[in-house]
Amino acid sequence: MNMKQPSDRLDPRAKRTRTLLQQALGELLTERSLASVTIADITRRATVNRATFYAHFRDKDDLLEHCLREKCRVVLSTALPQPQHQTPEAWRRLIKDVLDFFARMPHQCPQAARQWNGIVTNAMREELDILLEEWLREARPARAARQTVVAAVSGAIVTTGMQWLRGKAAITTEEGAADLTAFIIGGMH
Amino acid sequence: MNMKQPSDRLDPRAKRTRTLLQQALGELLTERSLASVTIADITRRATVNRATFYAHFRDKDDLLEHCLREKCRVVLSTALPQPQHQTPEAWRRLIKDVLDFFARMPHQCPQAARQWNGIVTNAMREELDILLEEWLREARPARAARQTVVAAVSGAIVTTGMQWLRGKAAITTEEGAADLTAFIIGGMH
DNA sequence: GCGCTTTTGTCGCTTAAACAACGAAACCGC
DNA sequence: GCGGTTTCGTTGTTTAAGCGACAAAAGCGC
Repeated sequence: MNMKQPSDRLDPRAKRTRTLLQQALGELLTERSLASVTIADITRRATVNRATFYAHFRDKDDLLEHCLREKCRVVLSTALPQPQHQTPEAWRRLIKDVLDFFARMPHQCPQAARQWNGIVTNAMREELDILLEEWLREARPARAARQTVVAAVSGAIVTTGMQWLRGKAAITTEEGAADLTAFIIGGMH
Repeated sequence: MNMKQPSDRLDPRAKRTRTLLQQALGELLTERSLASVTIADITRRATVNRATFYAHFRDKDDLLEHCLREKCRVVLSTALPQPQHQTPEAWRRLIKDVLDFFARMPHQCPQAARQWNGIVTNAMREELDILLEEWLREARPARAARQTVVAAVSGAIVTTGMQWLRGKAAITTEEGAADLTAFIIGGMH
């Protein structure tokens, strides 16, 4: 656990090891439950020594969190390849991609446990916070006010998205994104 | 270049880098010619340091040879999962798989150069030699006589197979395998 | 030919990963 | 509860891979 610094400019070996471990956990979760997966299972699949695991992650949950946030980050950076102006269309696109991510999640992790939804939405919310904080910087220069908006928006999105996570959504992600975008921009008047 | 020993019981890191380098070259050969691929290209694709390359392979050709022989070994061990008795059917199966390998090769390496066919068939012939030497051990206890047979058979197979490598075969690999099996077992009477 | 660039091998030095071994915790059936 | 087994987390030592730098060779326009 050196926990050095930004995962950028990191020794290629270390980067590869982290990737291998994340991929291994991802694969295993498509096959069986998180609880039934041991550290040894993960390292075996990743062709990495078990001791090496602890040089990068505190425990299984730590790895899981990094896994999820990584996936979220990919989705978000795909939705908004570069920082851009906040048009309704940009919002809709962002939200749609997040909802789709939630909708796809159950297939990737069929054996998800009870706490699962909270873990996933939390990962997404934290990544959304980072993105929105950056995104709203010039639109809302005042930090205090911005933080409130950021929290409200990210909360609205992930909470809405949880319906698809649970598989209990009555509408399509397309429709959900449209509705939610309207709300975020116009409020509920 | 430690060139230690059997690629078995080798440090997992070393095994992984060798695999990565082989995969990288394999990928690159589907895209462009061998000559146009630099060591740096290979190591970049494999996420391995360039200096590390030389710890495992003498040069590009050395890596290529290992690549090909590895592929051949896989094919042969699939054709004959375990050492077994030499029935006509076993021969046919073995030959068929070798011919298919040659037939598939052009698609995997579209940019193959002139010397290419020789390199490929040679790799296959050397691996066939090893396999047959083992396979015929009890059938032909005399080493000198066995070596002649081994050389003749492996030569017959790869030379026949070269037709498919060149894409100039007039018959199917199925038919070729049947014909060649008959010849090897019965001679041309 | 002659510079200029790219690629090739090689060499110390540094560091991440492998490995074996260990005690402690957790998980069982009984 | 109590042995036996599995998994966890850590440690010290060894080794493969990263890195920068280097001279030599190869490729190439002129």
